[in-house]
Amino acid sequence: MSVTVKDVARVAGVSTATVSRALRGFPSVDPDLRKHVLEVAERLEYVGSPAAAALSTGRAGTIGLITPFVDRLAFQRMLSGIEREMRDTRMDLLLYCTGDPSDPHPVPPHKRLARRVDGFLVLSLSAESPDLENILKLRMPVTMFGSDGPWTSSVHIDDRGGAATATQHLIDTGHRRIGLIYGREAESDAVLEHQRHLGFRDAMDRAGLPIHERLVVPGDYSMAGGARAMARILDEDERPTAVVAFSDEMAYGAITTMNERGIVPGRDIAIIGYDGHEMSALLGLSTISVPFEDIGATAVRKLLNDIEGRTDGPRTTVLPTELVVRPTTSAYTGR
Amino acid sequence: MSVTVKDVARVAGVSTATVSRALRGFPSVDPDLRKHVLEVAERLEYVGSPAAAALSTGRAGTIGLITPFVDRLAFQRMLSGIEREMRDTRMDLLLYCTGDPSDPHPVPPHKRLARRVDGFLVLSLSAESPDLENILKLRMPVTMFGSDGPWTSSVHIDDRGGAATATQHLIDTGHRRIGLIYGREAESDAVLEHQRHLGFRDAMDRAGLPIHERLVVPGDYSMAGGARAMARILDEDERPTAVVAFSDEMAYGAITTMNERGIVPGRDIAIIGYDGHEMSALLGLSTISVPFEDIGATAVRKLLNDIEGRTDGPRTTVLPTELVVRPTTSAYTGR
DNA sequence: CTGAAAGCGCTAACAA
DNA sequence: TTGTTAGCGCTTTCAG
Repeated sequence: MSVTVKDVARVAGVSTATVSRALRGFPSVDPDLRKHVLEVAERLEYVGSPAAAALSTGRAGTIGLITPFVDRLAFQRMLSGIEREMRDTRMDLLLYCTGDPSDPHPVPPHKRLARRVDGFLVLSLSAESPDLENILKLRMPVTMFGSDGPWTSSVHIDDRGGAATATQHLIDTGHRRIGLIYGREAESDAVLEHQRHLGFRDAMDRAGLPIHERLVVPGDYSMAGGARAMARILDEDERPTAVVAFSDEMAYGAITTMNERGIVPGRDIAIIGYDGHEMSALLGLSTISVPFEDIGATAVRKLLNDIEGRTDGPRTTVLPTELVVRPTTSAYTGR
Repeated sequence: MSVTVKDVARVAGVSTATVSRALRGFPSVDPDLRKHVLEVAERLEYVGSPAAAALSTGRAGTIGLITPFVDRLAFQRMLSGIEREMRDTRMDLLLYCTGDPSDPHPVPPHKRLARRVDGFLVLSLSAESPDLENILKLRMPVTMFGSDGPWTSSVHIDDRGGAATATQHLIDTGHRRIGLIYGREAESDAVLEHQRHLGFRDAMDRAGLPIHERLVVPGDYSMAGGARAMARILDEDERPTAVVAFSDEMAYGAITTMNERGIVPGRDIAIIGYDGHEMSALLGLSTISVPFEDIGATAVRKLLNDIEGRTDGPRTTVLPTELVVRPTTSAYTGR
């Protein structure tokens, strides 16, 4: 069927071993011979079989990206960074979406990808997801974001600090009755959700402010969820004067609801998001900016290091977040 | 090192052939034996090697997704549909981003993925990208969106019609001086960009309206580009009363600029986008909604059919777009 | 219904 | 520096 090393070897008048070496640029090949082999390969339109190479070397030449969601801006941005970082690599990216914990994939990731990749990039997988556990059992290189493992490397942001900063900012602006739109119920301390809750609490406690349970509602990390959450908050007898949302997307939804009800964000009720997506600038949404692109790129670098057996650099990197103040939390300057 | 079919065979007391057959659920295996083999495999935590299977069968069990960009909402939505559709499949998804034509990948997709995948999903690749040509040369199953090949299957939308509808809508609303924010210079007729241009022209011509070249500016398909484009348009002596943007993202940017300059979208200048992203509802942006999720899902189905050699269904599917009217193109109902 | 054996295409010792 | 040879782990005829 297709052209193999054998064909190239035959035509070039050398052994398959030499072809293999020449193609991979081994220094131990005579430059002229190498050039010749390359030419023949080119002329024959030879394309190597990664499967055969993988079988032979035991290395797949692929890394597996595992994440529960694919339809969120944060993912998109991380993917962007991952992609950019992998460009100059010979590695390919295999995408595996676990989906909602409640609606798991028919074939779990460790079964699917174990022998197919050289390492895993695990994004935002809940700490007690059985998938995570199974992946760790594989004892392959793993780099995580949003969770941690006993021997894996990981990328983090200071989620607790970020949430505290956001909340503190509202407090500094004079707000005392502050609502919260979080994502989902956190199942464990390790999860980012929980850290943000702690941060919120940190700031509120520090200021001696009470947390009104009825003003703390889930928004499912989606725009639609955020819209619903804000609706619930606005239906309360005593509305908050400010709201923290644990993601920009939920804040967008919340703003929709506010718009619909004629409530002006920043003037009537302040709102701050979390993530720092590009879109937030357009909406004038204050937010905690998170360097997702860097997170992706950093994670790839770490994973590649681990795969190559290099152990330079720390196992854990914490990337900074930044408070970005925009009209939704500053005096309304409307026209 | 790891557990192989041999180990399973030995422990189960059968041949490797039987293990292989049992594991893949061949009907020609005694049910009891099969169960036994499965148990042993489970107990040994056996995980097959896709590389070996691929080498042996000649099928990679993977499809390659090729696209020039990864950081656009349209991609995200298509990926979402692709992901969903692949869930119940035994296929894995390999992501390959070609990047900007001007900044191509060091190793072109056909070299990288050729033998690694069973087929290609090609999204929005420019029709005369050399990559496209090279992929076609591979003579593997290919499904495309946004371009077409002599023997590939493809998914389309009526881009020309959509652009015409958008423009016509503005005309119907009484606008006569209409600006345009397009993406980039189109290099060929096949490309979507060109089709949208044609649609715009169709509607303008039909209405006997002139196209003012100075009001036709590129926005690079990005929010930032859209913002710049709108700035250029607003700097013209004679401003348009309405603007068509060839993507929602560019429209978002345009709206930012309008906001900054105190121009109210829909009241002072009408604007309509193209793509129908979720966010547009929030901004009240009129748009031509494009079913990107369906496009992704449909493309996967077609590709899988082609790979399996099934040839049911048409080679080409055209998915519908829909005009969605929102405040940015209707009388301003401000509060 | 099950087993034996021959590869799939490539790489990696080991020799030369 | 180059060639020979023996696999990598699985599937798949072909016998039995």
